[in-house]
Amino acid sequence: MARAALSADAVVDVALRLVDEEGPAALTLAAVASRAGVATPSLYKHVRNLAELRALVSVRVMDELAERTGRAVLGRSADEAIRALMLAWRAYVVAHPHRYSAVVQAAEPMVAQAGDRLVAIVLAALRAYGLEDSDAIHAARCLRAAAHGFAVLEAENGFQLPEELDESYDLLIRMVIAGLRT
Amino acid sequence: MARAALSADAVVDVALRLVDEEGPAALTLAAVASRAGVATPSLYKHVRNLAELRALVSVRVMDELAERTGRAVLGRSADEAIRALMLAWRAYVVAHPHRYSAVVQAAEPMVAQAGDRLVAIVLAALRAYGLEDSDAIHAARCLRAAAHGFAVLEAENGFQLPEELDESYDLLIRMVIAGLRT
DNA sequence: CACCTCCGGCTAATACCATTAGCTTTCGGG
DNA sequence: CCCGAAAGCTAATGGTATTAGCCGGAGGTG
Repeated sequence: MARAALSADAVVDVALRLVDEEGPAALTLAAVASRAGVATPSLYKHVRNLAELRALVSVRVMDELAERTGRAVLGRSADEAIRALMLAWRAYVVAHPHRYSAVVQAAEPMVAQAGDRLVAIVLAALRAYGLEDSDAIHAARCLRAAAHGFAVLEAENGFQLPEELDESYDLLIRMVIAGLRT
Repeated sequence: MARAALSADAVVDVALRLVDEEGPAALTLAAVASRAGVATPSLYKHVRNLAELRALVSVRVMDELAERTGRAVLGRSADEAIRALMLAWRAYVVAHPHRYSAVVQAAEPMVAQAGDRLVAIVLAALRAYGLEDSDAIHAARCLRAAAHGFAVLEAENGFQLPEELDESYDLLIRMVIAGLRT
């Protein structure tokens, strides 16, 4: 091998820093190459094209999110686990709003698989409720939809009114928990 | 006035048809101009730039959604109103998935105002629960987050497993309603 | 030690897109 | 009948992704 300076992972690292600092719209091959100290076409040695880079970034973000929410659930069960999972979810979004906005639900199988890993965490957190197969999946979808919807709206400044977002999210958590007792 | 062939509204019409047929990524000034039978720079006589066109499209979509959900709520109250609102929300998304994906939560004030109009519908649907000012806003945010999160995931094929989405959404509705009794 | 291969960088070229400047046409009102 | 403004046009600029093809060095092989 020659000059192992860059790699697909390293390119994604650069892309993530770029997104964090300048927003998802700034994610361009030219900008990434510039930051990596390399000419634009060189990136094609590590990444198929811009669409794939976006997908790789999305996978990285979803895996980070899965890792944190998974860690938050450890050692807790039922309501406490759900609350911890949702709090960890939002904490990640608040810490990296641009990163979260950069996620694209592409048709790429790699992104779908990352989504599955995230759903697996949610399903694990729901285990204590003793839901049957299909019911567990429906519940996991609802939890994901609630957390994701709030996250998207907060990350993109969709909430206008000045009321405390912490309180709104606390209500959402209580709503989800109440709904799970059905 | 001369040659009133095109107008900002007409441009948005063309853009919406384009998005419906080819997806949000195809929304480009060149493509819109081509469909409108006009040269690309001519669009600037009706729209400030691509960002504004995206914002105008978003406003149109959010207003359509507000109109339909608002109509669904008419004559119903409490749980029935909530259920009707959420069903209308998803019905719109299923009917026009690309359109929904094209919505951008931009910083533009016009988009924020359209969001406010949508929130107003939600607040009206919640009136029967007799929530006090701030509580109503928190509840409206949660309902919006739940409906929007599910909509985004469904519109962008975020749900992989084969379970019936209708059932999942029905559970989400029941969760929201159960949560509102708190 | 010399050689050969392959990998990861490069430059050049192409095509598409947004945007601006400035010209032309066409209508509608005085 | 004329004139001004609105709405179209062409031309030009700059940024972007992407492809093709060249080049040099690192590492293994004789």
